[in-house]
Amino acid sequence: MPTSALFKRLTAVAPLSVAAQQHLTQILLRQTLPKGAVLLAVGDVSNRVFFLEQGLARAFYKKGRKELTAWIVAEDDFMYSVYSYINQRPSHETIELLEDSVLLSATRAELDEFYAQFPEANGFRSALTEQYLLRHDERLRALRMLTTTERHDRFAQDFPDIYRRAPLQHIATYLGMNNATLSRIRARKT
Amino acid sequence: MPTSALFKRLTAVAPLSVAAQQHLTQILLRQTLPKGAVLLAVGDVSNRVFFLEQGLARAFYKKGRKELTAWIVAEDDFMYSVYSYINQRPSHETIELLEDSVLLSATRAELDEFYAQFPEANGFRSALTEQYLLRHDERLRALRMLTTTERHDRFAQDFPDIYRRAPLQHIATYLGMNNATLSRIRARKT
DNA sequence: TGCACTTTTTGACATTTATCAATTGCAGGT
DNA sequence: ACCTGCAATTGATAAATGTCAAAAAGTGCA
Repeated sequence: MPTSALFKRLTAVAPLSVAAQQHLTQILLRQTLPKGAVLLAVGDVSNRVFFLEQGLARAFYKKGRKELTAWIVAEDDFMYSVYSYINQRPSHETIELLEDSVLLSATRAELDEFYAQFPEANGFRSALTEQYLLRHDERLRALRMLTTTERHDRFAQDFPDIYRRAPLQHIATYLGMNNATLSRIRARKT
Repeated sequence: MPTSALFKRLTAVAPLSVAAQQHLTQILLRQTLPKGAVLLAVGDVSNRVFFLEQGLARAFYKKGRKELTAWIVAEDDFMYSVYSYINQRPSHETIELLEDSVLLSATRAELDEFYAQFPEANGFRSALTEQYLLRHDERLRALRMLTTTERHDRFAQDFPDIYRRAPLQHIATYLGMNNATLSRIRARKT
């Protein structure tokens, strides 16, 4: 089954009936897009949640002329603009691909209908949101109680794959530091 | 009705049937506790979500001998340890009252049963988690793209009430800065 | 009212990190 | 293999913030 990675991820969170899985399969759009493709632009209202079957993506926003990376995600994970998707308001973030990628996605309208039709999936919806909340919570704590070096080390340890594949500058702003600073931390480790 | 503030808050997020509201009313525990009372201690597994009818509370964790405030909440808002409640694992945080307070609360087990019995409430559960996610998201952005002064100004503007009532030292660590730094920012504003 | 304790303010100084700029390194396309 | 351009590294310097300590202000209680 083509969407197996997604369902594996979903059912690990909460069980989904076969009927619900079939419905989802019909909804889902699969796309293969090249590095650099923009999934969501500033000003758009986010109406899709993406699941990366393959590839790498990041979300970022601008501060003056600088790009601050808000999130980086690799295969078997979800990507969406929290603010824009939940509020259905124009996004402050851009989402773009850092590698050629294979994506599954569904619109918010489709998912709302899905949840309405399969109430048992609501437990899953909550669970998924809760997982996101946990990540945000964890990151908030790290940002305030760890030094730059500690944040670097933890990231390298927790996400070795992304650490290797994503450009240094994006990781730096993701971790809340200057890219020169991150480069120096790396140099110190040799 | 004594719990009206809570229901006002809940139904603003998503509608709740009368039966569901009645069930909730039966579940809820109301407590009046003095300033300094500890709602959750480090090592405990959080099993209660609190709603402040009146008062002020904060969650904090320790870094060495320092206390870092993770969250501050006033009346008509919820307080719980995200990590401990969702994972049902021992808390890293302490939750304490900064003022004499009136609280409503329910255990996780009670709420799980409530959601099982009233599936319509699941939409509300998701919506509430999503609101928390939004706040975390917003705060994460502020922490990385705003200067200390900007964070101070925004907090004072967005939460004037908490800004006045909570001790400076707690606000400082909440905003990710030293209390001396916050004091100087304040002094500059006169 | 006054004492004891805590919190806030303020100053001097140290440290960390950002900024800016130059150089080196690397990857893609032809 | 060789340009071309973007990314990473490195150095010099500046700016912001933390640290430590002392003084001042505030708070609660006897």
